[in-house]
Amino acid sequence: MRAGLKRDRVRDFLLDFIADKRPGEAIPSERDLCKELGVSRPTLRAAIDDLVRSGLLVREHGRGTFTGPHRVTQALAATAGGSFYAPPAEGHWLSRILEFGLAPAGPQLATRLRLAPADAVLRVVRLRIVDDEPMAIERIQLPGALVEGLVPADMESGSFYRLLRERFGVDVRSAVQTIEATVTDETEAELLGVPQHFPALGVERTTRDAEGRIVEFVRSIYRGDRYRVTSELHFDADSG
Amino acid sequence: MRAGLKRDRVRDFLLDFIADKRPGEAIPSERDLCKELGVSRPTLRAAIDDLVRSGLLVREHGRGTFTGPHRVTQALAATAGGSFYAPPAEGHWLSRILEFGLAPAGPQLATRLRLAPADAVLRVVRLRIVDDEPMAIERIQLPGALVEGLVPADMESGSFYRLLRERFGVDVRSAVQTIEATVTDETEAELLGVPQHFPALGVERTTRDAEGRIVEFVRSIYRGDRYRVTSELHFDADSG
DNA sequence: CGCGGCAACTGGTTAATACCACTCTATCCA
DNA sequence: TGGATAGAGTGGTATTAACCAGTTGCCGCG
Repeated sequence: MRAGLKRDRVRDFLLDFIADKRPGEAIPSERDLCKELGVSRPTLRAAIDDLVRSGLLVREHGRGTFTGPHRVTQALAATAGGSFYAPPAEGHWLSRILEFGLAPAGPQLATRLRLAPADAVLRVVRLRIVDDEPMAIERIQLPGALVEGLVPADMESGSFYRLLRERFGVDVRSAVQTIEATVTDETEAELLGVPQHFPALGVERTTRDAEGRIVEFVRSIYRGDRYRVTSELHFDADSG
Repeated sequence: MRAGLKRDRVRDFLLDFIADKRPGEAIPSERDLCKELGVSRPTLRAAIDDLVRSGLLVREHGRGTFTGPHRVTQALAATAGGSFYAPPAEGHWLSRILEFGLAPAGPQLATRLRLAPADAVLRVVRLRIVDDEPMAIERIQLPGALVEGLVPADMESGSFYRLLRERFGVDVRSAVQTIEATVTDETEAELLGVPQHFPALGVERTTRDAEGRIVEFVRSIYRGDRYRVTSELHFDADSG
């Protein structure tokens, strides 16, 4: 059965609506949208709240709701090896595929990916290598239906997101990423070529496409001595 | 004056409530809390939603709502002009000032802060404490001219940025932040109450005001078991 | 002609209520 | 004794209905 949540239906409608607009344009008033979409205002507002939280819309009390400032490209970049800025999964990285296979999602992963527990999930584990030195272990899990025909060699070089876009028509749009400190366990240490209990960054990322569908769930571990994350933060200008 | 929003009142109540709990403990059911606090369920749920988004609570359909894994998650807004997510536990942080004093910048720091080497720099080292447990060591360095009259007590609680804005007219606007994996040294371990060589996050931040002047340079170390960073990334909607 | 104030918008908050979906448990029947 | 089942409890979604609080612009009065 389709999820069929009204909130999602409304959010999708708004996403389409926004797509045609330039930054700063107004969307119809909440009450008008309610009538047009046949939903209640709380429901509509819940949908708008989501888009406001992700920065696609901006509310202004007493004036209206507007499409957000032009989206930030690459709001977060990582420095590899210490000196240069590169998007995490772009450029001259190489990968050694350690695991590649389909399996049922199971209850936990099904929840994360918003799938049914029986749906197929592609699980890829790869060792990411820069300048002949292992840098990270990446465990990717994504809906099997999304990438039918994907083979291991596809994931050995190049940008995975570009591949998703150009070959599978998946429009990667946003991600929520969590970074934490950890240390390597025995297996990880061996693969990364560092001592056991070596400092490392654990990164979890959930990625969504333009329709809000979850595209991938990734859990990675990066060598602490060769990877760091730089982000640029912007604060609101409100009067406070 | 207090905002007086019921939602905020409820959120504060829940924060206090959570403070006493160990990770994974259940909170009363939504319906019970409604009765106890005298608010409607939508209002209560709005408050809980906030805490769930910040990771302090976890909902489980059909079972209940539980305190999250015991960690403080700081969400970073990655959208320009978008909403700024304050650290969730804002009001509950305390600080023990370890060092507080003016000194000439010196050559290196002068470069970082864009000052002359002879200019005064205020250096503050503080131990940040959440729920009576040490969480981080923060070494703040900022131009002395910016905060004349600042005393140690000012930095023991509350939001430093709000203080900068309201008392010193400094309009904090953007920051560049770098996160890396590290481990505690002897001193840090003792202050944080963890073993030596314990996993930790090293964070460096350079903060600017609306005019682009550098407001502060901060180097912090956070306990890896109690802190993580969440950011929301947005990619361009452009075709191509 | 200029200015003040009153509508008529806008989003912001809260309420009361209904029903759905999931989890657990206690009970009942085979 | 064991497994199926019904019920009670939980969070999840959606509705209707008010009222509050900023913003804007029109219109009438000075």
